[in-house]
Amino acid sequence: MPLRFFNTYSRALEEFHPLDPTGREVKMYTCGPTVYSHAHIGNFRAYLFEDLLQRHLELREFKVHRVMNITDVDDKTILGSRSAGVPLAEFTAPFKQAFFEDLDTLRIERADSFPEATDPRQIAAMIEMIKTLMARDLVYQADDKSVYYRINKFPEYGHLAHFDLSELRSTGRVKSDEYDKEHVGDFALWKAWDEADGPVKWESPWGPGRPGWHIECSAMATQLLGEQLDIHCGGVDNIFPHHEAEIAQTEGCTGKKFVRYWMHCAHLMVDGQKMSKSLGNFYTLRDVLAKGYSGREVRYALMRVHYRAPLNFTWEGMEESREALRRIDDWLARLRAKAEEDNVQRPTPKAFASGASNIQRPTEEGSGFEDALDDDLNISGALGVLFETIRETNRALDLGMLDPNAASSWLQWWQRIDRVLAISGEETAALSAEISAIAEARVQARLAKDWRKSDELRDELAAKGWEARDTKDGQKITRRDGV
RNA sequence: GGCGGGGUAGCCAAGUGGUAAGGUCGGGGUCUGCAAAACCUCUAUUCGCGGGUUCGAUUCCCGCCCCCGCCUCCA
Repeated sequence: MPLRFFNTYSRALEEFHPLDPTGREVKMYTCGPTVYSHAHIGNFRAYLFEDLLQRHLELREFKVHRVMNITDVDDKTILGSRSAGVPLAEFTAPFKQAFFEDLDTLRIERADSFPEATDPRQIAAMIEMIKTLMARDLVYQADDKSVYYRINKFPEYGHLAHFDLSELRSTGRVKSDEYDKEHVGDFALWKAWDEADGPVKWESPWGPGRPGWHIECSAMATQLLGEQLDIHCGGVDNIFPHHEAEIAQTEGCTGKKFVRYWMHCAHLMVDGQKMSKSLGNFYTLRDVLAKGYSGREVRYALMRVHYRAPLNFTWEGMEESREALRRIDDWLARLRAKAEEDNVQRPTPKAFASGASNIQRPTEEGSGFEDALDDDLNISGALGVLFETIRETNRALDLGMLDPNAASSWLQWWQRIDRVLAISGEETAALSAEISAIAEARVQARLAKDWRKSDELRDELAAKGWEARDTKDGQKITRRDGV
């Protein structure tokens, strides 16, 4: 099955083939966070979509080179550092650190590099690009000393968003600097220093100032990945103007097609509205963890809906995710137990009904999961395959028709698909002395058929986050919730 | 107004021109001291609404309604 993705540029599903002649190297750029506060889970939905994309490409044996930028200078970081009365770098440092911690919590693979906007090398690269664009008359310095892109000189501008420039309206959301610009749509590449910037400034051929947001990504992407990218991702709100501006800047410099596949994910919603800092309707990852949920539970909850569909965040959805993971955990525990049994060949108790033999080994089901992801990352379809597999193998286990070798095969299948999902729980949670003691006491109570005491101890374990189950092989103790 | 995304069971959500995956919740059952887990079973004659094409449409075409986003801070 061919790998195909929905390209925002063409608004169509396209087969994916990287530019690399060997067809294996993939250059991927993903817009990262602005570190003026903690990222919220809406931001992480985008990063999780990108993680799913990277992991699936890797499962399909592509070598992914990925860059994610860190925006550590802009209006909000400057404002924050001034309010806090500390230098800019000191203000942003803890948010950078928190961002990486959150990535780990969510099991998001690290990009190859996370360039920072204030890195002198990156600033130099941005200035070089602006100089090139200036020489080509694509940008100009306005009366306010800032440098703007002359969008009328770049006919492609607006193609990604399918916007007609003459239709652009000013929404009044940002400081109006229209008097300085030739066209209301012209965007800043270099922002001239002003009082509000305090000590934050860099020297440039156009005077002191700081880079605009868009030029950051153009410079970093070309610096670290080259002039042409295979994939560029972000949230749909980045399509215009950010990615449009990146195209204008980069192609204005190189004259080459900048990005071959544009991929954008839909928003995370809260109460039917986009989750955003400005609306105040957001949760940080830390907020959700504080409610007792684990990183993998959040990961699952944010990843289980197709990336191009809006996803409404609810606590009910978190509970559904927790239960779904519990089902997976219990299934894996059963498979592991079966796989550890001795591998002596036993006579099959009764013949499987016709067609049931294919449950003995992962075959069609195995490819079904990956085929679904090949189809524009159809995660719901892939999870459907997983849960059908779980039901069928559980049934076979119930009937005593899954031997240890088959259980091992299914565990191997799981390990492969979990390279993409990354939602495995702890294989064995260590039992504390306290829990072991209660569990042992319960075993004794059961031997004495003291059901009342047995039930009390079960409740006690539950209160401490452990579940006791009585199986034909004896009592099983399992860690529950937030693992 | 322009450009997009979405409307499928209580909730979440796949999907196909031939009659609706999966998860979760709830009901019934097997098992169990009781539970839990697992399995079986029930829960959309129906896929926003109205037309059209077709032997047949949720799936294609036309029109309409509703929700959300972007239109220069935004993942």
